[in-house]
Amino acid sequence: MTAPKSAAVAKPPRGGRKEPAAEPAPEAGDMMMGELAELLGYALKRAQLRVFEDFLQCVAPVQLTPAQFSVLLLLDVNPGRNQTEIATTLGILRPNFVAMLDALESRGLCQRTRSPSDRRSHILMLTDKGRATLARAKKLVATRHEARLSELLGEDNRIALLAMLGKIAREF
Amino acid sequence: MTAPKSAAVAKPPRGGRKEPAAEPAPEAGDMMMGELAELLGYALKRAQLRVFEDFLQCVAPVQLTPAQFSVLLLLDVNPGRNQTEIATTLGILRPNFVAMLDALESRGLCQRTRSPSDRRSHILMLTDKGRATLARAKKLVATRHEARLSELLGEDNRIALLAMLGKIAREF
DNA sequence: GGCTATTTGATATAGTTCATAACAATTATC
DNA sequence: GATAATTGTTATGAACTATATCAAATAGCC
Repeated sequence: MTAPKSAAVAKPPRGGRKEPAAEPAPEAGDMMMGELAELLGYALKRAQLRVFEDFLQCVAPVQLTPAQFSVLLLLDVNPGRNQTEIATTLGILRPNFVAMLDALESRGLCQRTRSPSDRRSHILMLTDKGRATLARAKKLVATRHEARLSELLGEDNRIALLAMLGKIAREF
Repeated sequence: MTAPKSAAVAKPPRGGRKEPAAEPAPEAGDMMMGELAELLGYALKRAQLRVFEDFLQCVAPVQLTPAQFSVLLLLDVNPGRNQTEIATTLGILRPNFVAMLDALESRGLCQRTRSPSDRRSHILMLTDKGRATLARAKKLVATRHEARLSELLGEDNRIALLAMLGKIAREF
């Protein structure tokens, strides 16, 4: 009931380099995890942190965070939306979305335009540079990040995992 | 204490009822999610946030955060460990673990004792109150939280999900 | 033994994320 | 036309995360 497999500690076979990265447990090899191993929330958080960490590393050449990437993705498929719509769709509060957009716009990746029909709101659009950056980021994510996840889990399992996570987020 | 007559402070719900809860997308019902629906990291984060939110609510009677609950769980199964061991096992940095322990200890849930063999380190143990609180929390988590998760996904799927998340955290 | 290096808990501090209140400009509603 | 609501924005605070540093204690080395 405890650990079905006592897999050895995954040791990165890098030679000669010290890793300052956040290791879960560099020592304490014989620590009992107890019911922590059954806690879905704990497993979710740990997996999410690891996936984000890897995402950041894979997409480093284009300097995009997961949140920024999600904004570009959404702007690409939903041109002409305003800040409130994009932000709330991503679960970002409007005040916090302002600085995010400032960063993207100052890098020339997207663009705010006053709506002629409602001059309060800003129409959001990707620039050409934004589309190019997104395309490059997409390729990095697909080939370096998601591909390795699919390899680790198996493609069928990756799809099943995606479905379950979506169900939790939507229906729980 | 000037009372500006600016509206939008506390208005009586006139007409319809708005939900101030953190809804992903209260409006924008026809938003295209694009490849966001395929991003495992995005699904992970959304699911994790939802699960933690529910955890907090379910375990509210004992006033424990997910992080605090994980500490108590670990202390219960690993009595006599020091702060560094517990913290690093949970992925918590030692400096940040100090305040966490302060909070738990000030509530009488756990206890620091100077180790006789190594007087630098603090031996950590649950108090009787800590064990009682943990037992109550466990019951709340099992019956209110995990049970509903199992019901939503199906028990077999919940186990499979747990396994995949663990694999990601350990091997990815 | 004595000197240096390391470890442990702790403090200070800064960065990041997340959340709420409030405001000016604009639009909607009655 | 007066009042209410919305949009983007600023300010601000809480919570979480990360790094440097410190005193006390221990380990390691000669």
